[in-house]
Amino acid sequence: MDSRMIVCAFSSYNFGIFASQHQTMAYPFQSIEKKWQSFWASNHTFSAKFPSDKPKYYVMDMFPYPSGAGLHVGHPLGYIASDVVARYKRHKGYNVLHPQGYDSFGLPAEQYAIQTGQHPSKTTETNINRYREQLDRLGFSFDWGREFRTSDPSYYRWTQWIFMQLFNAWYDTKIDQARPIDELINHLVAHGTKNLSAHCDEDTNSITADQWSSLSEDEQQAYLLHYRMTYLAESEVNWCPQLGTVLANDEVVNGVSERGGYPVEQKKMKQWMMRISSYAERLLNGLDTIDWPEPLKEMQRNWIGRSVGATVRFTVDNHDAEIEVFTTRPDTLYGVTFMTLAPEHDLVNRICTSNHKAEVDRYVKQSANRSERDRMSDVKNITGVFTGSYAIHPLSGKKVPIWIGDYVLAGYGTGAVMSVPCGDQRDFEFAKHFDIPITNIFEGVEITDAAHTEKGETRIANSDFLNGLNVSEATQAAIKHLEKIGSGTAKIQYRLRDAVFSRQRYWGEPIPIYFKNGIPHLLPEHCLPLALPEVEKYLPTPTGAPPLGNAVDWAWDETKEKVVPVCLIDEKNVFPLELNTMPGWAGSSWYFNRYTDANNQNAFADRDKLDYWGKVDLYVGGSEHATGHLLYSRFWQKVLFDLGYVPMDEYAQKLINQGMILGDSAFIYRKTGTQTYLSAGLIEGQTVEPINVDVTYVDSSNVVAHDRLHEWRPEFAQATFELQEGKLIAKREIEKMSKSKYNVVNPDDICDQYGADTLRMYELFLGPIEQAKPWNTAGISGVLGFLNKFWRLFHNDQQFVVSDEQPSPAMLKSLHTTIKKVTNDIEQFSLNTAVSAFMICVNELTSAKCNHRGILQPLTLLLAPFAPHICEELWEKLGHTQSLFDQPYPLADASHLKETQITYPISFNGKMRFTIALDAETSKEDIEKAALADERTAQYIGGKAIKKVIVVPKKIVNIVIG
RNA sequence: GCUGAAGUGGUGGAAUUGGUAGACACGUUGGACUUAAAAUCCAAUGAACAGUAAUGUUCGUGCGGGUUCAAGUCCCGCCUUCAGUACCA
Repeated sequence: MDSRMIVCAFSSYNFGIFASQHQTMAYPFQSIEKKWQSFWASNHTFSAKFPSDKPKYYVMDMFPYPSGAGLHVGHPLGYIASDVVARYKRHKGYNVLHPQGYDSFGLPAEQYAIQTGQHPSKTTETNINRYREQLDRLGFSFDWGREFRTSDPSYYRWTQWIFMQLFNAWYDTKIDQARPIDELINHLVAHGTKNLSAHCDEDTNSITADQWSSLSEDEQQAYLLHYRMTYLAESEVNWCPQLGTVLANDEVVNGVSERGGYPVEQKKMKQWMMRISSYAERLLNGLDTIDWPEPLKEMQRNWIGRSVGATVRFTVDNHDAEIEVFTTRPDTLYGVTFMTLAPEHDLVNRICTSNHKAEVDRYVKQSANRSERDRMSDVKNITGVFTGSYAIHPLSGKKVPIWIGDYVLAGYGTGAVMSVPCGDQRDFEFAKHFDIPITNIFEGVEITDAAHTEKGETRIANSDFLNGLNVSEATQAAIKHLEKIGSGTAKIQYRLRDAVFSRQRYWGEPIPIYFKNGIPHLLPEHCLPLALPEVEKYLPTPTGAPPLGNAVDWAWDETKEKVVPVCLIDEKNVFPLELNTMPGWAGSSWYFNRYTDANNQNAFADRDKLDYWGKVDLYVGGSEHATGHLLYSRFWQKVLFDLGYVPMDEYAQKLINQGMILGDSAFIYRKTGTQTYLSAGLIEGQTVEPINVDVTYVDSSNVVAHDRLHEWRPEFAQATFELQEGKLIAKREIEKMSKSKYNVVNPDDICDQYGADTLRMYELFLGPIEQAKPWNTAGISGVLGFLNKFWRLFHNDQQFVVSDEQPSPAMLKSLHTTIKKVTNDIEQFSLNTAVSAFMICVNELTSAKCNHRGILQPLTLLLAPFAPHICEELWEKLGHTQSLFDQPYPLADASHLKETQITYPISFNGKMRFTIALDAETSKEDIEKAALADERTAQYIGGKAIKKVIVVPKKIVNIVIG
């Protein structure tokens, strides 16, 4: 059979045959890429040096979680961008640290273990190997000598070590620093809590030095938990029954779990917590010192949620109780006509009167049963109930009723508000709904329909000593007065809550804690790592304990200092170990420090190396970590800084968020209940359901290779297709790239067909790095064409030929324009326009038939960060014996860029002015002369005198004629 | 609702930050080469109108105003899309 016929028959479908046709014409990227990848690997070309006299540059990617699905073309975008920068900085003479590792603890490996019984470490190992293969094909300049995995004991022993440092630290609010716990103990021994300025739990009792000394050892330890940076506390947590674990606030999205989308409920549990709230102010202020994207900073600011106001205490009439509230509007104190408590508030039971008890109980129960979701979707519905009790207004002494309403959140502020219906819309609606009186305290403002919430120039009325003051004056005056009479104080409130640190999971870092008499104790430091034990089953135990409860060997012998079987727990000096593990964000909260000294056995990193490498100069990763990893890691860094372990309290000077590369899903339509599939244009008037088709079976004009679909899914062999003009046309839709949508494009396939250099440049060429953009394989031919042209500049037929003649000024201009543009673009991370600049240059050189060494050699260097393989190959062919990776980058020579003459007249505005392009050094006389010399201009001026020459920035002049 | 980002050809996107709008690429059309296809090269390609033609004119950066010799870019008022957040007192 004639092979040509096969090509014709399948050419519109079969990309494989397309590809082989490309290859016959393309430069031999397959062999070149293999050659240089193994050259770089065996020469350790990219290992970062220490010590070094060179200036350092630290460029890092957010390390990947190695999932089972492998990489798709969307994943490497950020790595490509950072790799261009890393290689560029090497050419610029920097000692570059460009590491990579794996965030390898996580849920998917554990879920897989639950289903199959395979140990998560095995799954993880397989996935990592696959990731590494895929990454290696793209020619990254990673220093793999510094690779680590967060699930490796040699790494997580230091995660555990940091946990210990946090456990042994407290926050001194006077000097705004975390300090060793011993300092706190010394203070307690000497003075009790007197003059102690510490960030601690709200309900911590004050004690005297004598009281402290009289406490037992256990009681002292229990007391210290109120101060430690990581502490054990009974708290409301987001419990996800389906996942069988608690979730951090940022892991809950719209009331369901981020991973899996399962419902989340509130539950009280004893959990390890991180006292991140003590760093709220510093996390906020630190944002002003780092060059991160403004939207991301804004997200963190909102998440921290600083609000300035005051706490005010109201005594409850006829009860020995006080209600403390937080308000941002102390100026509206005289507008308070009722109080509202969250249904979960501690005082609810105590203060509700007997005749209201039944109603209150019912309401509290009803609110408790409503899920977060219901509450959110039901914002409009106003509900509440009166307690029967009254609070005494601290200024007016009047009695105001105390209500319960679920619009007040237990988790924010004090869980109670002073309600000012005239000044707050929710209070207003609540008051209207329940017919509670509304007092107007604003001068000349109408409040019949809505509360008056603007502050502006409003003056306060009806408010005793605040009358006539504006909002900010009244706020100051009110706080001053409250402080004088002891009923309140100025206060800054944050939305940021302490972070839950326990997970009821197997595949995470064990927490290095054992319990003696129910009191948590740290393992001795030299006993780390506390290795993850083997278990039979990865599910919780029958009694509901976390999976580590299944371990046979999971008890601590305090004297022998080692892990022993659980069955020995009743023996002397043997105690239970903590069963919870750390959350996913633990390992990633300090990893940037580890890269500086990844193989250190004796410390998490050597201080000299931390000092030398300093801050990450460029950190590239997705913005989805804004309120998770990127906040937690800043927090840990600040703690480590306070305790003197790291040299700076912000770890990344510049952050770039790369946008997602989206998939282009394809759908055909199945007639409901049949095996008949319709082309997208035929669905009118039919009952159909859209069916995803794997995009590898769809070509760029949306034609589906329906006769090959059965290769993908055997059931299509039985299907019938209704075609349009003989073709099955798919409907396209841009969505997130995902396995389940069958729109995944595998970088391996692209490397096979087009080569890694082409893939690298094409991903950058797609658009601005920060922007989300759809993948479209069709466009990639332009980049391959560019690299082929570039290759051909050096070749005559298959023969390598370059000329040593002097290049022409036009060629030099083309080269130096490109050098200038590309260098600028890299510095500004505008990598898509840099790629365009290369294309323009090569087009110009091609039409000029340029093969001069003086042009091509610097151009090869210039292109090397983008397309390293082809450039190394050409560099070698140019006669160099050294790799080009650390050759000095070419510099733009301005002398080649000079414009020598006025170019052309551009446009008339119709009457008196026209505009011409000119050079920076052109004089006014030159302009006049040029204007008159130009035929068209002279014709227009028609002998009239030039009245005025207006030189507007750089390039353009306006000439006014009279 | 609030906060943030963005709206430019058939498509992805450029535009030195107020100065020739649509670079570069895809796609499309035509041509060269070829028995043919692929590949490669060359040309055209925002819209409308006029002209055999070279060319010219008008309109064009979501909509409506404004500032300016000059606006995609700045100001005011809208509309739309995306993202984050949500009863935060």
